[in-house]
Amino acid sequence: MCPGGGPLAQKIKLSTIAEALGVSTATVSLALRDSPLVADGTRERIKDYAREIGYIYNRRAASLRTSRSGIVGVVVHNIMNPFFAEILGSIETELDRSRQTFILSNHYDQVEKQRNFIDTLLQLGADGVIMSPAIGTPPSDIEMAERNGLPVVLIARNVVGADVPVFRGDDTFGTSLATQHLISLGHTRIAMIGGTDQTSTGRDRYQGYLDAMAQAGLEARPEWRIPGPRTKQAGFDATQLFLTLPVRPTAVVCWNDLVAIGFMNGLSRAGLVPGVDVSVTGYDDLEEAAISTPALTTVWNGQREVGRRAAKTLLERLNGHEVHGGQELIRPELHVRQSTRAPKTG
Amino acid sequence: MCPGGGPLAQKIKLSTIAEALGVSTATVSLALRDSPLVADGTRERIKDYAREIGYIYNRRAASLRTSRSGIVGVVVHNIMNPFFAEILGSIETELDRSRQTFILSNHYDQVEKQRNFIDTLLQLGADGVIMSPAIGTPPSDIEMAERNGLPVVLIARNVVGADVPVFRGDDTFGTSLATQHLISLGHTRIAMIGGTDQTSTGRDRYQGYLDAMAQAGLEARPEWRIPGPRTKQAGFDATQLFLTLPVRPTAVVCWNDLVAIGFMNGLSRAGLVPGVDVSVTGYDDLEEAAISTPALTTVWNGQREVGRRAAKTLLERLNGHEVHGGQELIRPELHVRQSTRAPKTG
DNA sequence: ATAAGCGTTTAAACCGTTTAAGTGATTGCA
DNA sequence: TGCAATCACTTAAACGGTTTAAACGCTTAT
Repeated sequence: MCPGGGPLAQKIKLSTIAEALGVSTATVSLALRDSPLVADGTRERIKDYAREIGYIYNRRAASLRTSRSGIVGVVVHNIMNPFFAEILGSIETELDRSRQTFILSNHYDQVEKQRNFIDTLLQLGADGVIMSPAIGTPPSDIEMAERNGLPVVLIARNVVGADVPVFRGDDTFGTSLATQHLISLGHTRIAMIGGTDQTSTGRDRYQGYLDAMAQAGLEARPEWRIPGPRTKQAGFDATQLFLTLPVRPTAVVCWNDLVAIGFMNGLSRAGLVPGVDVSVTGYDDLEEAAISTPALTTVWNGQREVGRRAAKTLLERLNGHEVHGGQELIRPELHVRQSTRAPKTG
Repeated sequence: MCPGGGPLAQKIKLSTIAEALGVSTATVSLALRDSPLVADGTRERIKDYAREIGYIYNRRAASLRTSRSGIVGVVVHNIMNPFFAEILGSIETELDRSRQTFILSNHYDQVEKQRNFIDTLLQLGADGVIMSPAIGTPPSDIEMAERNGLPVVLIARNVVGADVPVFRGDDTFGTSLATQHLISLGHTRIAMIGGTDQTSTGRDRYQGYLDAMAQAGLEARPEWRIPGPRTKQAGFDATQLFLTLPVRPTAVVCWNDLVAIGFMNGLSRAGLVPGVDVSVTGYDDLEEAAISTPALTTVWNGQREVGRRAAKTLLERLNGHEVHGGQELIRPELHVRQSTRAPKTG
């Protein structure tokens, strides 16, 4: 095998075509981009020949002059999280439509890694970035990107003090929906599992739970709040702590579907029947929620909508449209399934 | 808010630094890259000043000259599949180490979409591509990339006739391991669920199952092969068909962990107990396998190893090393958990 | 006869970096 | 002293496109 992609006989460029056809490179450049400045016959001739010899457009060279690279960066906490995977799917669809390529990176909630990625984007001359900011992102990081000509749109989390568009679900409302649902079934002792108070999302979701409890005149004991990562493993692990609570809740509001599914697995492992012995709600309504056992009652978070809107807004900015900063909240909906029932009497 | 990233006062480039410090751009360029050709004092002065005014290296301009873009493409079937997500994780780690950025794309098994992506990579002057080829990829697509100076390394699937390195698990061996395990527990009626015969992986996994059955002198009835997509939903759906089989198998070899988990959910929904009424094996050993209920017996596929080796090999090619084509098989291992037991007697 | 207009094409500047070749000045060595 | 070697830097030509003012050949209006 040849090493490092041994190049072909001769790199084909605009001048290759120009010389072969006896025109200037300017004409070829204009023709390939369908400029009305070149005659129809000439354009045809040029395009046909370019296709025939397999000409490949060199975007680096072009972007050096035009300062539009056709690249958009996307940074999220972790793509392995299906929540982000679904957002990514809709971002991809939207960007494809405008022939933008996207570069992906995980920051694993490390501000430093996120900073490196933004730096890479600046070096590559990316046209913009969609990011779910890492915990602790200072507004200055975002201002720095903007100041260097890299428009930013945030998803999922807000950064206080950064004047850019933000798209996220209405988390407070969402968890209050789930909590109210459990209360209406007759539960009075309700726990909240997973998540942290270090993000706006974390605080908002906890607040929604507290609001609903308070509104119903129920006590929300501090020990019923079991914080933790947002993974199946974490939900699974939380079962241990949950089962040792002195006054055991009959229902649990989980941070997201992953935690909920992990937690239900943990309950099963301990010999309890999720949905019967303990009611459980999730958050996000991943595809998986509908086929878990029992099928998970959860809050639909509009993640595809978040991705779509974020991408659309970024594209508008790229096309020079004025866009206003500030949060846009997507209204969540409760999807009731089998994991929530009235508490066992006695 | 300002539109499309209104640029700052004046773009900072090498010449900005050069003029301010009274040296040539060449000196600045060399100094920033730690060339021994510039005096220590000068280098310090240049680097300090560059940092001070916030100079951003323009990779497009540099790569135009050097024809190394620092970009590597990665195409997979679908990143939402945790199997690929894990491979991606290890690829990311390896590429980061060499300061390469990667661009990601899903091809959803559409050859056309894959072709578009390769075209984009060529236009961007990517240094190479790691791909899990879409079903039906002709070898000419890969040759075309190579001919245009884009080295290719394949993962997960082979393309017959393409002389490039391939890293994948030994699928035939892997499914035969799972099947033999079930046989050794005493099962004689064993089904295989999920996957298709249109990929090399599909044929290999089925073959491993057939081999093990034949070797044990057991019959593998055609109706015990239930092909389908490789998702939880598909595994869940397959339960229907499985339960209507005239002679019902007591054990099932599933295409992958997702199918297995979906299938187990389907069994539970039908009132059967997975691992007791029907033994189930998965494939891939995703993180999730260990915490599912029951914990899933599965075949570890070395996906992190596949990603690591593929990235390493590509990097070697980029550094001009000769690399030989052909498949490299990672040897799978059986991880026995609770989803497999001896068949119920009677 | 001159000017203006029109559709098409082109020469040349430009984008920001890298690098081969070149320039003085200093030092080393016989 | 002469010659080469070394040092520290500069010059200028790439790299492969895009852009814009100018040129071109021709028709039509004044």
